[in-house]
Amino acid sequence: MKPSNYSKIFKALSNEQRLKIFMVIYGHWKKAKGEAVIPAEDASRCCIEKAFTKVCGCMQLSRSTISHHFKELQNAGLITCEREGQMYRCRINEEVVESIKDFLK
Amino acid sequence: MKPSNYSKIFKALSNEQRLKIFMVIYGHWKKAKGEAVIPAEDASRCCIEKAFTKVCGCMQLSRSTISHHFKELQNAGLITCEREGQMYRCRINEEVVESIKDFLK
DNA sequence: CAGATTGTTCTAATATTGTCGAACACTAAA
DNA sequence: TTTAGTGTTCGACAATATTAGAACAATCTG
Repeated sequence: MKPSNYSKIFKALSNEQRLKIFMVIYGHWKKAKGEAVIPAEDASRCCIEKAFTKVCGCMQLSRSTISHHFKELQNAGLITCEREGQMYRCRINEEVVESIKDFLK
Repeated sequence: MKPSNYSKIFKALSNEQRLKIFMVIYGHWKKAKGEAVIPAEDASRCCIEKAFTKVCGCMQLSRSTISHHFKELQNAGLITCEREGQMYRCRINEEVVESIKDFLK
């Protein structure tokens, strides 16, 4: 991965609030992956409800701000979100996560 | 390591120019470490000349800007620099590098 | 359908960042 | 001691980022 791509990812994670949001999603994803009965390669399908007020209820940020941060995480390719009824579902982009792990290797 | 510390590190690496500078230093450090005859625990002493015009000569940035970026990298704890005659020497902070590698583990 | 929930988009205010040039300080060398 | 080379600091400015509120759209529930 090129430096410019890494700086884009790091920029998304450089804001403390946004990093917290990402870690919440990542935590759910990792947990779901660990519990998954489905084959490993399908684990990337594991997802969580976006549900701002639940996922990020502890953060003192307005809905519009949280929405903005979600979008930034998507733009950086860290997560993808899709509408599902009243909620959204977020998935971790496993490829990007692997890239982060490879940084400095 | 706390999220706030990670966001601080990522902020330092979120600028493409700064990331390039860091990677130059990191590249030298890794190479020097690989070649080191000294015990592994002393490898962190490996360092390179700061010498902006040499290390970062390819970057179209003013000296003051590069100086600023070096300081940001230091503030984030990624590197340390000490004066040595006319030059400065930079060292990679191995502990922080390990923290980065541990991120998402 | 009406109201409540949830997320988006737009706008605007404020804060932070990236960059340069000029003036400065230190060191090495002539 | 003068001069050249290197890095720092300061002031300024433009560009970005962070955040909130208001208006809106979609969806669920009674």
